Amino acid sequence: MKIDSIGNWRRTHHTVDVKPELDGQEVTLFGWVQEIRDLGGIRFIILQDREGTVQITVPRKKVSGEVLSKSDALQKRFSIGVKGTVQKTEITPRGVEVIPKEIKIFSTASPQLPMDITGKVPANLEVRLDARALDLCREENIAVFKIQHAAVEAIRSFLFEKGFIEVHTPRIIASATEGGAALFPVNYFETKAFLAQSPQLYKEQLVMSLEKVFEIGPFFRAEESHTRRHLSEFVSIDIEQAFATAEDVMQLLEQLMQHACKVVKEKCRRELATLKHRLEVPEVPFKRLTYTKVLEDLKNEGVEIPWGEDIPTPAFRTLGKVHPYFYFITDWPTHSKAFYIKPRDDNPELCEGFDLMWRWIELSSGGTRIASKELLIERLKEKGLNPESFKHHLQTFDYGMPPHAGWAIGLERLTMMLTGKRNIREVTLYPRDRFRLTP
RNA sequence: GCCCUGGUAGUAUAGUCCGGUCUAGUAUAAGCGGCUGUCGCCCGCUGGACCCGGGUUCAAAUCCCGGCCAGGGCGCCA
Repeated sequence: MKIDSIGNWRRTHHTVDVKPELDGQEVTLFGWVQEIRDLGGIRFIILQDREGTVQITVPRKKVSGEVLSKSDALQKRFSIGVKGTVQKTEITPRGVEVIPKEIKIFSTASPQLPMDITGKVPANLEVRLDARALDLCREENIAVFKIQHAAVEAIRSFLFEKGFIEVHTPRIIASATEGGAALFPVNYFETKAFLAQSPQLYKEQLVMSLEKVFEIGPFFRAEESHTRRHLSEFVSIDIEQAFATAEDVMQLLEQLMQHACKVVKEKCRRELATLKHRLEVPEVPFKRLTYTKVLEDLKNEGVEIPWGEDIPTPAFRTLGKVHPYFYFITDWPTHSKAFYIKPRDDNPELCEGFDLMWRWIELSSGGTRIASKELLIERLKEKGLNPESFKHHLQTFDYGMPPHAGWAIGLERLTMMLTGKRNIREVTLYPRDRFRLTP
């Protein structure tokens, strides 16, 4: 097979921009062969690019021998270029097709692909993830990641607008003593280091200089989790704000969620249609349920949980049926939250931490942080952690730590909500979990 | 880590309960041939599979045991 070079060809249009109004005009299209329907005297080639598809029609007797022999050689997933004339027609659903004058074949593909990319025979997630690069060529997956992109863009611009500065904190950290989630160890020259599980302590330190910061980046959790909402490597959207309380950042969060849903709904109509997903733009303010109220709601549903205990997953599923969209859970027992969450002044048994739930899934959690060094040391000890291990963090409290609050959103979980996907690995390009490290 | 369910051509499935015409069916994909308006094109032909190991039995895709892998659930998740 002779492989063509791109030469001086440059794309003039994406497939979706080939419209009946261009009738008679010459276009240069780049993309991949999605499907070929050969009727003998006429051949239809569906050309796909990231924006969609268009039909290339090859009438055997009306094209050059060169075009005919090129189109004879085509197979699914060949990367090609087509220079041709747009033809308005009533026969195709899109009302338009392209008659090729010249075809370039840039690369071939194996004839037997590991899965059906046209959607006639669906493949299992395992098969799809094993051939993820090919799986990602499917329109449905392109839609998922375009939606994620639109959401991230909306979130960034929203936070910029609100005066947040984008920062980048270390992924490689020295200490494994934060407690809670397990860390992945890495070799760091002659010593041992760990992959960061969160930017928490760094973003708190940054509020004493940059005041309002956010970070979007990957973090790592070495948990044994085997569920459809956990990953070993996930993307966190973190903010931290000086001179603010939990209520302030909850308001920011609910506005942000509303904004992101609105932008995705407007900008990604086609993608949502591809996914057959109806996205509702939520009203603000979101419901605010206290932990105690949640226990009451659960009791009404026949699920009894003693005050102070963690809420198990099946109870969250029940709760998600009672409150089927966004809601906050506030006023958690202090002992159930991280050491840096501020206990309430009027009742230290409760804290100013909150979770943002979507149905039964925790989308985000945050709270007012402790700004007093003494209290923080006390809370570390109560959690069974050694303040000595936190000395670098604790010393920053000697330099004027302001009152502050913040939260973190799991990007993949947000994407699940936006796309209607039920498994987090569907909305992750190359998921890493307890049992998968490749591709 | 625990529990449940499953593992059959490239892909998706039927068959497994109740062992025997299963020489393992179907769809789709692939290969070959035919077809000038397809859009899940159509028609004909061809090749292609019982996760691995052990056991029971005259006989195992089917029953039993072990392993590996997957899906779901639980737990873990500052």
